[in-house]
Amino acid sequence: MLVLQAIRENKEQLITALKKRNLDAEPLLNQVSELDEKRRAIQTQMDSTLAQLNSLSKEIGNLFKSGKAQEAKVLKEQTIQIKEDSKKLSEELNEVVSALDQALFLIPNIPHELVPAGSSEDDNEEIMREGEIPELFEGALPHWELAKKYDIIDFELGVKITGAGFPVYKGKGARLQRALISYFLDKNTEAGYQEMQVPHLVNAASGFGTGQLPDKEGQMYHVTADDLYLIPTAEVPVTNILRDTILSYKELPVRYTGYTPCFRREAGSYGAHVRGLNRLHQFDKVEIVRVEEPSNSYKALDEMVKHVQKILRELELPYRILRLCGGDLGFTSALTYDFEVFSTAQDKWLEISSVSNFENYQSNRLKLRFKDKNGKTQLAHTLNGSSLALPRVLAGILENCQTKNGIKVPKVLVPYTGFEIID
RNA sequence: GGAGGAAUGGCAGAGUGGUCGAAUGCGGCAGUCUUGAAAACUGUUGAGGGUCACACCUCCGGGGGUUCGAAUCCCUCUUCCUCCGCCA
Repeated sequence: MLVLQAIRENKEQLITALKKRNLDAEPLLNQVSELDEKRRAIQTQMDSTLAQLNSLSKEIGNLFKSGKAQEAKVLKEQTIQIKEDSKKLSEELNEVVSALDQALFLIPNIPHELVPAGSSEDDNEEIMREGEIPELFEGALPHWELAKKYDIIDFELGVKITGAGFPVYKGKGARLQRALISYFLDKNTEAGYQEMQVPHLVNAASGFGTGQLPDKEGQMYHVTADDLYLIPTAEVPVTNILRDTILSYKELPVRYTGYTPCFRREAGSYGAHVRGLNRLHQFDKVEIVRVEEPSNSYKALDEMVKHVQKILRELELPYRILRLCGGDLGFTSALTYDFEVFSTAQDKWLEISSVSNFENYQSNRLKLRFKDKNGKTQLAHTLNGSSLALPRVLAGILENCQTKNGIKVPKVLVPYTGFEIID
């Protein structure tokens, strides 16, 4: 969530910046300012009430010690009213604080100046494109047909076991999937990201820390018996490793990578565009997370983008990079680059990575801070990105690498798969 | 699942009703010494709110209670440890 200090100091600029999200934030920010002032007023009152009580208690103690029980009794009576007052004030304070929090939760992150204006994905800005889109032969198939033809992914079997959106990967399909995971993790480790294996269920505090809660509760599977959530992305457990932490500037930057399955309810659209691997309830993803000093976070974002590019280049997949417009930008992000791979047989682009800088929006919730060189404690910046989301990479490989004789595995993956062709 | 024990600052560990935001040790930081480093010595060292700055307020796992006053007493939840049972 936004830092109160920033709202106090730059309200007008924030309102202007948030217009890029097509949001009129003025009423909300005004509400926050009001509640903030109210909170401070009540707090001040309560503090002085408690100060009175503290000094009275001290006096009473001294009187008892010097044997003046009678005088102490008089003072004791005075405390009754004070205690009543402070109780009332503390109730008021709680109300105001929770109203303030509620209001703050409704305000998304401030878009970075590079974020283009726009209302939907059509307004995203394509900043580069690389890789050859292959000419497919007559009779080339979309990936779900290929999956069936070579018996490497079974969607119906997943339906039997669980339901739609939970495919079963078989044989060389499973092996290719595992190869991709290993390959991604190796690339990330090489680039200095520490590999982490994290829980796939998280508590509410973690969901709250990275911003999935309270606003996006419906997107997660909720295990009510234990009040835990299946993770929608490794971002949640991996970033929460550092919740409530004060790092030294020497420990920055922190770079983590982790592979996890991801679970998304994705209630909403159905139809042709969710066919096959395009959209699933459970999928695998390798994630990279960074924690940075504020002054370095945009350089870090660029590094992450370059890193993902490098992987895609090695996989020889045609891709493009989009800078998300204000209307498509995630709630917690300040600047996001999406990577899309071209799905030749479907003749469309599929999102395979999203790399974002959250600045201090997450860290403010997470209480993820660091002590700078001057010994001052301040909020760190958090970033994350997919490197990469598996199903659509797999779809891209199947469709773009299909030949009449089978699917040619990208060269870099052969050491991981142990085979060169799926036939 | 059954029986006991515990939860205090970065870590270890004292503190059992007022003088405790908290001894002591380690670690961290700064300095003295040294060509430099180590050792030794000296100082400093939790977080949040609030203030121009002080004052002041809150926090000893979470929540509630007793009391003029709670790290300390009571209730409750959570977590961890030991033993037993079950089990990958």
